[in-house]
Amino acid sequence: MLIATWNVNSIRTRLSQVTDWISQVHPDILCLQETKVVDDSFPVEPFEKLGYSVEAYGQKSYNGVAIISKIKPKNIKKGFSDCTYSDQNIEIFKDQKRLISADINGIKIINVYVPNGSSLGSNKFEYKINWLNCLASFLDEQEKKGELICLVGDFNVAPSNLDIHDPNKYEGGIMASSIERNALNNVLKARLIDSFRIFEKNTGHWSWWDYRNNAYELNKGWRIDHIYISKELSSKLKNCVIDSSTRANFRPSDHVPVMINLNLDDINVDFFEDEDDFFEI
DNA sequence: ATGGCAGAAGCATTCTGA
Repeated sequence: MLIATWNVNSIRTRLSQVTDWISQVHPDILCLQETKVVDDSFPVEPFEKLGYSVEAYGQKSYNGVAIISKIKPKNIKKGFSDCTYSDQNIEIFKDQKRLISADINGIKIINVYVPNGSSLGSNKFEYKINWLNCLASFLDEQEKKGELICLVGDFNVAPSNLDIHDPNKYEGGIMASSIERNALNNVLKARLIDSFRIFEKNTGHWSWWDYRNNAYELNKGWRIDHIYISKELSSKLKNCVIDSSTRANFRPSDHVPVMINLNLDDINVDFFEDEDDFFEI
C-alpha cells in the first residue's frame, strides 16, 4: 500500500499537477496540506474520476488538509476531536483547519499541517508548540485504543541538522530549534518512527525549497515533510521516497511528495470482507 | 535587519507562509 503526503500550497492552483502525479504514481492514499479552500469548493470530481474518494477539512485562504483515498476511509475526524490536552483551551485550535484523521486498511491515518511558528518567541511560535503538545495528547488517546498509526504531513520541523542544507546558518532558528524538536519528539515518543530515516542516514535529502533566493536551483532545501509509523508497522515498511521531481514543474508547490510502501499482505484487515468499504467509481 | 517568491482576496495592497 502506497501512502503519500504532499503540501500542495493551494489545491485549486495545483490541481492538474496533483492529478497528473496520481495518474503516474497510483498512490493508495494521498494526504494533502495547505489546500487553501473551503470544503464546498474543493475540486472533488477530478479525484473521483480517477477512482478516489475525497475527505476535506479546509478554510478560506489558509491551511486546509485532505485525504484522497482509493479505499473509502472510515471514522473520519476533523480537528482534535479526541484531544484531552488540558494546558490550553483547545477551542483556540478550532479556527485553523490543520488535522484530519481516518481509518483505512486497519490503520489510523493522521494527516497534519503543523503551524509554521514565524519566529522564536512570537505568539505564533507559542501557538505552534501548544499545537504540537495537543497533537501529542491526541496520539496518546490513539495509543490507548491500540491503533496502528501512520502520522503524515508538513511538520515545519527539521528533526535533525541532517535535514537542513546549511545547519550552521539555521540551527536554533525557526523549524530547527531544540524547543520545536523536543515538542516533535514528545509527539513521537518511543511509539513512532521516521520512515525516511529507516533507509537513508545521510544528509542532502529535502522535501521543501523556499520559493525565494533561487533555493531550488541551488538545492538549498529542508526536510520538513514526514511519514511516521507505529513501531509495530516497521517490519511492513518496504521503502520511503521523496519525489523531488515535482519541484521542477511549471508553477510548482514549494513542497514535494513523500511516500512510503507498506506491505500489508499479512495484516488482518477485517473490513476488507465488506464490499461497502471499496469506493465505487 | 531586510528581502527575496508565491497564493488568496480582490482590484491596491496586505497577510501569510517557512
